[in-house]
Amino acid sequence: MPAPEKTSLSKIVAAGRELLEEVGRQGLTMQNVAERVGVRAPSLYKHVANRAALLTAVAEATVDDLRAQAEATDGSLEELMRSYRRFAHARPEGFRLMFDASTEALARTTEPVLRASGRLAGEQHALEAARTVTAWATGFINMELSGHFRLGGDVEQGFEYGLATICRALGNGAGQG
Amino acid sequence: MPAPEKTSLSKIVAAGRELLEEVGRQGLTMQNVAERVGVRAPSLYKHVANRAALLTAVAEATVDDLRAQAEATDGSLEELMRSYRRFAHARPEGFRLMFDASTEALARTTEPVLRASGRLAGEQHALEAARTVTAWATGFINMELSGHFRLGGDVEQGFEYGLATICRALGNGAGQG
DNA sequence: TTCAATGGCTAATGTAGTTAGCCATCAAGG
DNA sequence: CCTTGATGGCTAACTACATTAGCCATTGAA
Repeated sequence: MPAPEKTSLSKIVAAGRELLEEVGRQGLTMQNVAERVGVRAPSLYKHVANRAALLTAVAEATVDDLRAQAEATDGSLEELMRSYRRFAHARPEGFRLMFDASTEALARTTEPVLRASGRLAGEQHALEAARTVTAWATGFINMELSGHFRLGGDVEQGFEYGLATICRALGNGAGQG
Repeated sequence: MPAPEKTSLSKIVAAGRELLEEVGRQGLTMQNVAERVGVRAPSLYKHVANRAALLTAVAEATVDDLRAQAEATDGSLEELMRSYRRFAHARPEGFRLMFDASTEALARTTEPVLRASGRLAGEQHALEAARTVTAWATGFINMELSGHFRLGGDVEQGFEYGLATICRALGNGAGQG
């Protein structure tokens, strides 16, 4: 390495993640990232192809965290979904970004859910069951984060209601009955 | 009216909606809209406060369409959700925009769902039930549109599986087991 | 026929992303 | 110890966009 680096890809991604939560996706500019890592904006391009690639890298790092957090649960569908929601509350902007900017990476998160779904709904329905809960939880959290849910009611309770409803239904040989 | 208008708010919004679907949200620039309505970009500001306001107007127009389409169904939860999905497939970009750029307006769409949910789950659970199906459908459609669901499986069938599962569960005095 | 509001236009500004091209640094080899 | 080549930083410049300032033609109404 010819000259000592003032920054690095991992520092850039870390700065991007911080900025994302602090000032939102549109505030995650190359200039802001550069300033945070102590470099001028054009220098970032020595480490990252462009802003889209940086967003993708941020999304992937976020997915990896999600995956790690999922693996720290007891593996039940309920706990996986609660963990998912906790994660989203801790990093709302990162959570949203995962769905736009990643795609491949998100697949890494599905395994624990697939396993839990198979256990609950039977292996032959594992995929459909996993999609059902995941879709519900993702939709619920997105609506929650976006400030829909303004008709009152207890959101915590709404989450538990939906979770119990769906898990119970999936455990009953759902879909046909 | 002093001079004949070359364009109007409604034409601008209509152009915005077309562009949104043709070239995506980031392609919906003031320049592109202006060109489509036969005017220069700065002239748009005589009709619309700024780009954000235009996006909001586009989102609201989309919500109104959604509402109209919902009212053309038989009012059952199943048909409402299928209609929702059909709508999203016809205008994927508009569908996504509704959740970011509108918020107030989206509330207008909830009424038919609330009614159907109350019928199915009982009035005291109408709100929670409505949130559960809506969250599921919204999450499902978003995942579908974003190209997740790459683990194979029939997506149509996945939708019907989830829909049947959830509606059945909601009809069984769900949530408590 | 005048006139004031309206809605268009050009020109200009500020911000971002991105590219071009230059230069200092330092590890490794002579 | 000196040279050298790759690396990574920098400044300057370009582009695309949103937005503002300020000008001008049109025209319904007085």
